[in-house]
Amino acid sequence: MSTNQEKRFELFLKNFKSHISKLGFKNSIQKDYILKILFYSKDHLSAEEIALEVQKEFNLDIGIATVYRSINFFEEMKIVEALDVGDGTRRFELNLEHHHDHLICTSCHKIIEFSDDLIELKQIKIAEKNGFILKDHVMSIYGLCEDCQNK
Amino acid sequence: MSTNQEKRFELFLKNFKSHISKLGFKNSIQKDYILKILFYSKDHLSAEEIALEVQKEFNLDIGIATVYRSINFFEEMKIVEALDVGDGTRRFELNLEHHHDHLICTSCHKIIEFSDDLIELKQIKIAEKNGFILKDHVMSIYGLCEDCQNK
DNA sequence: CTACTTGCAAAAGGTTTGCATCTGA
DNA sequence: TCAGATGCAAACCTTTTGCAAGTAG
Repeated sequence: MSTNQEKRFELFLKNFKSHISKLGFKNSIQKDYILKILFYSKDHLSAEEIALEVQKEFNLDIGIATVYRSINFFEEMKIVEALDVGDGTRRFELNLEHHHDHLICTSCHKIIEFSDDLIELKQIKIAEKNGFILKDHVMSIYGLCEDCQNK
Repeated sequence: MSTNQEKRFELFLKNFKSHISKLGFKNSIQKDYILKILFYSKDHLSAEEIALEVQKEFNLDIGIATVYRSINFFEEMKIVEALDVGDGTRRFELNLEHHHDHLICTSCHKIIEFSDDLIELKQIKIAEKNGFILKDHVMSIYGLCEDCQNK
């Protein structure tokens, strides 16, 4: 048996692969695995961590350049977003559904996701007011999480 | 005669220098100039740009390492904030007064500052709800500015 | 077949660090 | 005087790129 999550991922992967085929790009096992790792990971991974996870989970050695190239490709395809946690690397997440923002602990770099309709709405208004065509937005709240407050 | 802006900066600089003296650090002409450049710059500068501006405005060659060390020091002192514009460098701004956020053009990297009390308030609530001690937050809205829409 | 992809290693940024020298308090 | 600051160059790290070999369609 397969869970709902698994079904959801398989469906997404199938659609995405057919999409990039139509655009004239080629699929590869490396891209599949990277997407799978991103989908199932609870954390926001850096390029190096993605390569490590692919090795661990699928026993495939994947070049770091391939990770970066794939991630950049996914970003252009609008299915992956980069996140600046302030630790010197970019971290990535799959972006299949509705937008959310992040609460980031400056001590342990833990990330809590949240979303707030009011804030979403306000952002659209602000972009409009300034004549911008809204593409994307990032809201990150930095602070000390409960665990780190007690250290 | 000196303008209000100048008076404001001189006062801030005097207070800040006395503050860091009390903490056992030393002042230097380099730090003064970096702060002055940040204060008077309309743009958000990268480390390299700060060094260039100091050379241009004050005719002093300042090592890039000194810029980074000073900026990092200022960040710890909470008077400078870093901003991720997505061009591969960190950009910095003096943070003397009340918090504001940024509307960033993904094409020309122009930055428009804004602030919104409702959003500020919401952020505090979200941090509280998740047990975080709020330290800081970054909200950046990415889009295409009017100029770049017509290119 | 023939593009597109991968992997490797080298290159390219941006940022940090070691060390000798200098300087503010 | 002397701890902290600077400047230079080397080191570091993350990310990108050139190129030869591999592979999907």
